[in-house]
Amino acid sequence: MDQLSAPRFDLLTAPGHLIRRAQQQHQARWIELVGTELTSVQFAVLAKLAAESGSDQNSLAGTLSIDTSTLAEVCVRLASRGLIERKRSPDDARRYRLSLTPAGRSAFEWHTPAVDAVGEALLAPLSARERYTLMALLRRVIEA
Amino acid sequence: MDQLSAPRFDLLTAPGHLIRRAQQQHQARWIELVGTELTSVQFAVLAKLAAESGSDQNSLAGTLSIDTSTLAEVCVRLASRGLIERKRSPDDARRYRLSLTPAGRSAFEWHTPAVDAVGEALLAPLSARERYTLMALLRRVIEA
DNA sequence: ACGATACTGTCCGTGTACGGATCATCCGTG
DNA sequence: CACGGATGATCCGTACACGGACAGTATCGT
Repeated sequence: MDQLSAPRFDLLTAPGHLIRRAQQQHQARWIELVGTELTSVQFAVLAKLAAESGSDQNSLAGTLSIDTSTLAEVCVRLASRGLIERKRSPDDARRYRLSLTPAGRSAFEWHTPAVDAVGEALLAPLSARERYTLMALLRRVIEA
Repeated sequence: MDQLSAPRFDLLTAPGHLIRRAQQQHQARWIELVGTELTSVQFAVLAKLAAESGSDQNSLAGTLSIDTSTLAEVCVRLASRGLIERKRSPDDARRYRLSLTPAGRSAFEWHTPAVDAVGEALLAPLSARERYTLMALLRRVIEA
Protein backbone atom coordinates (compact mmCIF):
# COMPACT_ATOMS: atom_id res chain seq x y z
CA MET A 1 0.00 0.00 0.00
CA ASP A 2 1.13 3.48 -0.66
CA GLN A 3 -0.29 6.88 -0.01
CA LEU A 4 -0.21 8.23 -3.54
CA SER A 5 -3.83 7.43 -4.20
CA ALA A 6 -5.16 10.70 -2.76
CA PRO A 7 -4.30 13.63 -5.03
CA ARG A 8 -3.01 16.65 -3.19
CA PHE A 9 -3.27 20.18 -4.29
CA ASP A 10 -1.14 22.97 -3.01
CA LEU A 11 -2.65 26.38 -3.50
CA LEU A 12 0.68 28.13 -3.14
CA THR A 13 1.95 26.49 -6.30
CA ALA A 14 -1.23 27.09 -8.26
CA PRO A 15 -0.77 30.05 -10.62
CA GLY A 16 -4.50 30.65 -10.78
CA HIS A 17 -4.72 31.07 -7.06
CA LEU A 18 -1.79 33.48 -6.89
CA ILE A 19 -3.20 35.57 -9.71
CA ARG A 20 -6.57 35.71 -8.02
CA ARG A 21 -4.97 36.80 -4.78
CA ALA A 22 -2.95 39.45 -6.59
CA GLN A 23 -6.12 40.85 -8.05
CA GLN A 24 -7.66 40.97 -4.61
CA GLN A 25 -4.67 42.94 -3.38
CA HIS A 26 -5.05 45.28 -6.29
CA GLN A 27 -8.69 45.85 -5.61
CA ALA A 28 -8.04 46.48 -1.92
CA ARG A 29 -5.44 49.09 -2.78
CA TRP A 30 -7.79 50.60 -5.30
CA ILE A 31 -10.54 51.08 -2.76
CA GLU A 32 -8.04 52.51 -0.33
CA LEU A 33 -6.41 55.00 -2.67
CA VAL A 34 -8.98 55.72 -5.36
CA GLY A 35 -12.19 54.99 -3.53
CA THR A 36 -15.46 53.53 -4.66
CA GLU A 37 -16.51 56.27 -7.02
CA LEU A 38 -14.82 54.55 -9.96
CA THR A 39 -13.87 50.93 -10.44
CA SER A 40 -10.66 50.04 -12.21
CA VAL A 41 -12.58 48.89 -15.24
CA GLN A 42 -14.57 52.10 -15.39
CA PHE A 43 -11.36 54.08 -15.10
CA ALA A 44 -9.84 52.12 -17.95
CA VAL A 45 -12.78 53.03 -20.15
CA LEU A 46 -12.47 56.69 -19.30
CA ALA A 47 -8.72 56.62 -19.89
CA LYS A 48 -9.13 55.05 -23.29
CA LEU A 49 -11.78 57.53 -24.33
CA ALA A 50 -9.66 60.40 -23.04
CA ALA A 51 -6.91 59.33 -25.39
CA GLU A 52 -9.14 58.47 -28.31
CA SER A 53 -12.68 59.70 -28.46
CA GLY A 54 -15.37 58.25 -30.67
CA SER A 55 -14.64 54.52 -30.40
CA ASP A 56 -17.48 52.08 -30.55
CA GLN A 57 -18.09 49.50 -27.87
CA ASN A 58 -16.74 46.60 -29.84
CA SER A 59 -13.33 48.06 -30.57
CA LEU A 60 -13.12 49.43 -27.07
CA ALA A 61 -13.87 45.97 -25.71
CA GLY A 62 -11.09 44.67 -27.92
CA THR A 63 -8.40 47.08 -26.84
CA LEU A 64 -9.30 46.82 -23.18
CA SER A 65 -9.84 43.05 -23.32
CA ILE A 66 -13.26 43.27 -21.79
CA ASP A 67 -16.11 41.06 -22.88
CA THR A 68 -18.61 42.96 -25.03
CA SER A 69 -21.50 42.04 -22.74
CA THR A 70 -19.61 43.29 -19.74
CA LEU A 71 -18.50 46.47 -21.45
CA ALA A 72 -22.09 47.18 -22.43
CA GLU A 73 -23.10 47.15 -18.78
CA VAL A 74 -20.14 49.28 -17.78
CA CYS A 75 -20.99 51.83 -20.48
CA VAL A 76 -24.62 51.97 -19.43
CA ARG A 77 -23.56 52.71 -15.88
CA LEU A 78 -21.05 55.36 -16.94
CA ALA A 79 -23.59 56.97 -19.26
CA SER A 80 -26.31 56.99 -16.63
CA ARG A 81 -23.91 58.78 -14.31
CA GLY A 82 -23.14 61.35 -16.99
CA LEU A 83 -19.48 60.42 -17.41
CA ILE A 84 -19.67 59.30 -21.01
CA GLU A 85 -21.97 59.96 -23.91
CA ARG A 86 -23.29 57.35 -26.31
CA LYS A 87 -24.49 58.53 -29.70
CA ARG A 88 -25.45 56.35 -32.61
CA SER A 89 -22.96 56.77 -35.40
CA PRO A 90 -24.43 58.54 -38.45
CA ASP A 91 -22.39 56.27 -40.73
CA ASP A 92 -23.48 53.03 -39.15
CA ALA A 93 -26.68 52.88 -37.14
CA ARG A 94 -25.49 49.82 -35.26
CA ARG A 95 -22.53 51.56 -33.69
CA TYR A 96 -22.41 53.82 -30.71
CA ARG A 97 -19.81 56.55 -30.76
CA LEU A 98 -18.53 56.84 -27.22
CA SER A 99 -17.04 60.03 -25.85
CA LEU A 100 -16.22 61.61 -22.51
CA THR A 101 -18.46 64.27 -21.11
CA PRO A 102 -16.71 67.15 -19.31
CA ALA A 103 -17.63 65.45 -16.05
CA GLY A 104 -16.08 62.24 -17.31
CA ARG A 105 -12.90 63.99 -18.35
CA SER A 106 -12.48 65.70 -15.03
CA ALA A 107 -13.19 62.45 -13.17
CA PHE A 108 -10.47 60.80 -15.20
CA GLU A 109 -7.99 63.61 -14.63
CA TRP A 110 -8.78 63.90 -10.96
CA HIS A 111 -8.33 60.21 -10.22
CA THR A 112 -5.24 59.60 -12.34
CA PRO A 113 -2.67 60.33 -9.59
CA ALA A 114 -4.40 57.96 -7.18
CA VAL A 115 -4.51 55.27 -9.85
CA ASP A 116 -0.78 55.62 -10.36
CA ALA A 117 -0.40 55.33 -6.61
CA VAL A 118 -2.29 52.03 -6.66
CA GLY A 119 0.30 50.56 -9.01
CA GLU A 120 3.06 51.89 -6.78
CA ALA A 121 1.50 50.50 -3.62
CA LEU A 122 0.85 47.12 -5.16
CA LEU A 123 4.45 46.74 -6.28
CA ALA A 124 5.90 48.37 -3.20
CA PRO A 125 7.38 45.12 -1.83
CA LEU A 126 9.48 44.77 -4.99
CA SER A 127 12.59 46.53 -6.16
CA ALA A 128 12.52 48.49 -9.40
CA ARG A 129 14.19 45.63 -11.20
CA GLU A 130 11.79 43.08 -9.78
CA ARG A 131 8.82 45.19 -10.75
CA TYR A 132 10.02 45.30 -14.30
CA THR A 133 10.59 41.55 -14.27
CA LEU A 134 7.12 40.83 -12.92
CA MET A 135 5.45 43.02 -15.51
CA ALA A 136 7.49 41.51 -18.32
CA LEU A 137 6.70 37.96 -17.23
CA LEU A 138 3.01 38.72 -16.92
CA ARG A 139 3.02 40.26 -20.37
CA ARG A 140 4.56 37.11 -21.81
CA VAL A 141 1.96 34.94 -20.12
CA ILE A 142 -0.79 37.11 -21.48
CA GLU A 143 0.42 37.19 -25.04
CA ALA A 144 0.22 33.46 -25.45
CA MET B 1 2.10 76.02 -23.92
CA ASP B 2 2.96 72.47 -23.16
CA GLN B 3 1.21 69.20 -23.59
CA LEU B 4 1.34 67.99 -20.02
CA SER B 5 -2.17 69.06 -19.22
CA ALA B 6 -3.81 65.90 -20.49
CA PRO B 7 -3.00 62.89 -18.29
CA ARG B 8 -2.16 59.78 -20.22
CA PHE B 9 -2.59 56.30 -19.08
CA ASP B 10 -0.82 53.33 -20.52
CA LEU B 11 -2.54 50.05 -19.86
CA LEU B 12 0.60 48.05 -20.54
CA THR B 13 2.30 49.59 -17.55
CA ALA B 14 -0.69 49.23 -15.25
CA PRO B 15 -0.24 46.24 -12.95
CA GLY B 16 -3.97 45.95 -12.39
CA HIS B 17 -4.60 45.53 -16.07
CA LEU B 18 -1.91 42.91 -16.51
CA ILE B 19 -3.18 40.93 -13.56
CA ARG B 20 -6.72 41.07 -14.89
CA ARG B 21 -5.54 39.86 -18.27
CA ALA B 22 -3.56 37.06 -16.68
CA GLN B 23 -6.66 35.90 -14.90
CA GLN B 24 -8.55 35.91 -18.17
CA GLN B 25 -5.87 33.73 -19.69
CA HIS B 26 -6.13 31.40 -16.77
CA GLN B 27 -9.86 31.15 -17.06
CA ALA B 28 -9.66 30.49 -20.78
CA ARG B 29 -7.18 27.67 -20.20
CA TRP B 30 -9.37 26.33 -17.44
CA ILE B 31 -12.39 26.10 -19.69
CA GLU B 32 -10.28 24.48 -22.36
CA LEU B 33 -8.62 21.86 -20.19
CA VAL B 34 -10.96 21.33 -17.26
CA GLY B 35 -14.28 22.33 -18.75
CA THR B 36 -17.29 24.06 -17.29
CA GLU B 37 -18.31 21.40 -14.84
CA LEU B 38 -16.19 22.93 -12.10
CA THR B 39 -14.89 26.45 -11.72
CA SER B 40 -11.46 27.09 -10.29
CA VAL B 41 -12.97 28.37 -7.07
CA GLN B 42 -15.19 25.33 -6.71
CA PHE B 43 -12.20 23.09 -7.32
CA ALA B 44 -10.23 24.92 -4.65
CA VAL B 45 -12.99 24.23 -2.16
CA LEU B 46 -13.09 20.55 -3.04
CA ALA B 47 -9.29 20.33 -2.85
CA LYS B 48 -9.22 21.89 0.58
CA LEU B 49 -11.95 19.62 1.88
CA ALA B 50 -10.21 16.59 0.40
CA ALA B 51 -7.14 17.45 2.45
CA GLU B 52 -9.00 18.44 5.58
CA SER B 53 -12.59 17.49 6.11
CA GLY B 54 -14.89 19.16 8.57
CA SER B 55 -13.89 22.81 8.23
CA ASP B 56 -16.50 25.46 8.68
CA GLN B 57 -17.18 28.09 6.07
CA ASN B 58 -15.41 30.88 7.88
CA SER B 59 -12.08 29.17 8.27
CA LEU B 60 -12.34 27.80 4.76
CA ALA B 61 -12.92 31.30 3.47
CA GLY B 62 -9.85 32.39 5.37
CA THR B 63 -7.48 29.77 4.03
CA LEU B 64 -8.75 30.13 0.48
CA SER B 65 -8.95 33.92 0.66
CA ILE B 66 -12.52 33.96 -0.48
CA ASP B 67 -15.05 36.37 0.91
CA THR B 68 -17.47 34.68 3.32
CA SER B 69 -20.49 35.86 1.34
CA THR B 70 -19.02 34.47 -1.85
CA LEU B 71 -18.00 31.21 -0.27
CA ALA B 72 -21.51 30.77 1.09
CA GLU B 73 -22.89 30.94 -2.44
CA VAL B 74 -20.23 28.56 -3.73
CA CYS B 75 -21.00 26.07 -0.97
CA VAL B 76 -24.72 26.25 -1.64
CA ARG B 77 -24.09 25.43 -5.28
CA LEU B 78 -21.71 22.58 -4.47
CA ALA B 79 -24.13 21.18 -1.92
CA SER B 80 -27.10 21.40 -4.26
CA ARG B 81 -25.09 19.45 -6.80
CA GLY B 82 -24.28 16.81 -4.23
CA LEU B 83 -20.53 17.40 -4.19
CA ILE B 84 -20.25 18.52 -0.58
CA GLU B 85 -22.30 18.03 2.53
CA ARG B 86 -23.16 20.73 5.06
CA LYS B 87 -24.09 19.64 8.53
CA ARG B 88 -24.56 21.88 11.53
CA SER B 89 -21.85 21.23 14.04
CA PRO B 90 -23.12 19.59 17.22
CA ASP B 91 -20.67 21.66 19.25
CA ASP B 92 -21.66 24.99 17.81
CA ALA B 93 -25.02 25.37 16.18
CA ARG B 94 -23.84 28.36 14.11
CA ARG B 95 -21.20 26.39 12.28
CA TYR B 96 -21.54 24.17 9.28
CA ARG B 97 -19.19 21.23 9.10
CA LEU B 98 -18.29 20.83 5.46
CA SER B 99 -17.21 17.55 3.95
CA LEU B 100 -16.87 15.93 0.56
CA THR B 101 -19.44 13.47 -0.61
CA PRO B 102 -18.15 10.48 -2.56
CA ALA B 103 -19.25 12.29 -5.73
CA GLY B 104 -17.31 15.35 -4.64
CA ARG B 105 -14.20 13.33 -3.93
CA SER B 106 -14.28 11.62 -7.27
CA ALA B 107 -14.91 14.91 -9.05
CA PHE B 108 -11.86 16.32 -7.32
CA GLU B 109 -9.70 13.34 -8.13
CA TRP B 110 -10.88 13.13 -11.67
CA HIS B 111 -10.19 16.76 -12.51
CA THR B 112 -6.87 17.11 -10.70
CA PRO B 113 -4.66 16.21 -13.68
CA ALA B 114 -6.43 18.73 -15.90
CA VAL B 115 -6.04 21.40 -13.25
CA ASP B 116 -2.33 20.75 -13.12
CA ALA B 117 -2.30 21.03 -16.89
CA VAL B 118 -3.91 24.46 -16.64
CA GLY B 119 -0.99 25.72 -14.60
CA GLU B 120 1.40 24.18 -17.07
CA ALA B 121 -0.34 25.71 -20.05
CA LEU B 122 -0.56 29.12 -18.48
CA LEU B 123 3.15 29.19 -17.72
CA ALA B 124 4.16 27.46 -20.93
CA PRO B 125 5.76 30.60 -22.43
CA LEU B 126 8.18 30.76 -19.50
CA SER B 127 11.26 28.74 -18.63
CA ALA B 128 11.32 26.79 -15.39
CA ARG B 129 13.40 29.50 -13.78
CA GLU B 130 11.07 32.25 -14.97
CA ARG B 131 8.06 30.37 -13.67
CA TYR B 132 9.61 30.15 -10.30
CA THR B 133 10.47 33.86 -10.38
CA LEU B 134 6.96 34.84 -11.38
CA MET B 135 5.37 32.81 -8.63
CA ALA B 136 7.80 34.12 -6.05
CA LEU B 137 7.19 37.73 -7.06
CA LEU B 138 3.45 37.26 -6.99
CA ARG B 139 3.69 35.71 -3.57
CA ARG B 140 5.60 38.72 -2.30
CA VAL B 141 3.03 41.10 -3.73
CA ILE B 142 0.24 39.15 -2.09
CA GLU B 143 1.81 38.97 1.34
CA ALA B 144 1.97 42.72 1.77
C1' DA C 1 -31.99 44.68 -56.43
C1' DC C 2 -31.68 40.92 -53.45
C1' DG C 3 -30.28 37.28 -50.68
C1' DA C 4 -26.56 35.26 -47.94
C1' DT C 5 -23.37 36.77 -44.72
C1' DA C 6 -21.09 39.36 -41.29
C1' DC C 7 -21.22 42.59 -37.72
C1' DT C 8 -23.05 45.70 -33.38
C1' DG C 9 -25.18 45.79 -29.48
C1' DT C 10 -28.59 43.74 -26.17
C1' DC C 11 -30.52 40.26 -23.16
C1' DC C 12 -30.41 36.12 -20.31
C1' DG C 13 -28.31 32.81 -17.30
C1' DT C 14 -24.59 31.60 -14.32
C1' DG C 15 -20.72 32.53 -11.40
C1' DT C 16 -17.32 35.29 -8.74
C1' DA C 17 -16.49 39.24 -5.61
C1' DC C 18 -17.23 42.30 -1.70
C1' DG C 19 -19.27 45.59 1.82
C1' DG C 20 -22.94 46.27 5.07
C1' DA C 21 -26.94 44.88 7.65
C1' DT C 22 -29.16 41.18 10.10
C1' DC C 23 -30.02 37.09 12.93
C1' DA C 24 -28.83 33.29 15.80
C1' DT C 25 -25.66 31.48 18.69
C1' DC C 26 -21.80 31.32 21.77
C1' DC C 27 -18.89 33.04 25.53
C1' DG C 28 -16.76 35.82 29.18
C1' DT C 29 -17.61 38.69 32.96
C1' DG C 30 -20.09 40.45 36.64
C1' DC D 1 -27.76 33.61 35.79
C1' DA D 2 -27.81 37.58 32.85
C1' DC D 3 -26.06 40.64 29.66
C1' DG D 4 -22.98 42.55 26.31
C1' DG D 5 -19.71 41.57 22.96
C1' DA D 6 -17.82 38.38 19.60
C1' DT D 7 -18.65 35.09 15.95
C1' DG D 8 -20.84 32.08 11.96
C1' DA D 9 -23.74 32.40 8.35
C1' DT D 10 -27.12 34.72 5.45
C1' DC D 11 -29.25 38.37 2.66
C1' DC D 12 -29.18 42.51 -0.18
C1' DG D 13 -27.18 45.56 -3.44
C1' DT D 14 -23.66 46.46 -6.73
C1' DA D 15 -20.21 45.27 -10.13
C1' DC D 16 -17.36 42.39 -13.21
C1' DA D 17 -17.07 38.30 -16.33
C1' DC D 18 -18.40 35.35 -20.13
C1' DG D 19 -21.05 32.32 -23.37
C1' DG D 20 -25.11 31.89 -26.20
C1' DA D 21 -29.20 33.58 -28.36
C1' DC D 22 -31.22 37.41 -30.53
C1' DA D 23 -32.66 41.76 -33.41
C1' DG D 24 -31.36 45.22 -36.19
C1' DT D 25 -28.09 46.92 -39.58
C1' DA D 26 -24.56 46.88 -43.07
C1' DT D 27 -22.09 44.71 -46.88
C1' DC D 28 -20.84 41.81 -50.55
C1' DG D 29 -21.67 38.92 -54.53
C1' DT D 30 -24.53 37.81 -58.07
